[in-house]
Amino acid sequence: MPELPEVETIRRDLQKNVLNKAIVQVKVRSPYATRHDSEAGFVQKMTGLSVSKIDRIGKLLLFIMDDRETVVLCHLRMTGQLIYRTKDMLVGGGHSLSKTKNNLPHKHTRVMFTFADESVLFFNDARQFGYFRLTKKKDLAGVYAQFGIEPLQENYTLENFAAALNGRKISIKAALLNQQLFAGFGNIYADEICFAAKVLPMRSVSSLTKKEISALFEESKRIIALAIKQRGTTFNNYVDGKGKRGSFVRLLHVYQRQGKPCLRCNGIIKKIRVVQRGTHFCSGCQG
DNA sequence: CTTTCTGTTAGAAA
DNA sequence: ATTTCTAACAGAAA
Repeated sequence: MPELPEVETIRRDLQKNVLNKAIVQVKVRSPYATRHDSEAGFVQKMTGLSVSKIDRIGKLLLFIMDDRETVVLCHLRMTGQLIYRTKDMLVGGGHSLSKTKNNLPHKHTRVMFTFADESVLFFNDARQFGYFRLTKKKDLAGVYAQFGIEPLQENYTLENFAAALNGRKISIKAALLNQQLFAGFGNIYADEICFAAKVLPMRSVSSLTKKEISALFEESKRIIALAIKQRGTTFNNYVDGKGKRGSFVRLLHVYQRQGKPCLRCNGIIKKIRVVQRGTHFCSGCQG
């Protein structure tokens, strides 16, 4: 579900709310959520610490803890959510909304972190692909090294963008989705970037002209920045750190618009399968 | 009812 | 070495 703009929105929300608050209780309701570590080890390590900083690379969140060594990685995969609730927003907290369907925890709440002020960070995940994983500060360089360049960082230049594509025999869609080449694009933004750049997603990267590569680079920056401004795209599941939906869905041009008229040329948006993923495009104005 | 689809990606297979 | 396919899971849609 969440791609770079959604994960970045969550990061900013949480960074405003959870920093420097001692974790007084950790509840792992679905041990699969911490599958890389033992449940007891995870709970023991986290209890008593607080978050000093929240970082992000691609779609991966990194919670830098206030001790000498601990970092907690969190990947939301398809349906993961991180929602922060202050005490007064919790059931029984007396808040007027506490009886709505937004009540937490619920069936899909996998992990809960309770802070000293009785606020709680909930990790919800229907499909359970997402996870928390303990790692160490000294291993962070290795974590970052697994990811390619990403928009909004200073090394995201046309030169580096072109270099990442150079010599590959894959489609531009496959390249955009490859996190080792580019960090943070997922299925929605890959399709939207190709549309904006007027490039068909199934085109081999070796066939792209310099002009097309430049357009893909520029549109990727523009769209990711705009999507962050809109606080992400919500189709089904995604919500920000406060449980609110993102509004970029209103600005989508191709994703999930199959059968509808193209907003640029009035052709019909098509949907096919490219690298095993549903892929949307307009054959009228994408070449 | 069954089948297919879904915003991800690690790891196996080719 | 690279690229493609499958599996992990749950629920909504067809």
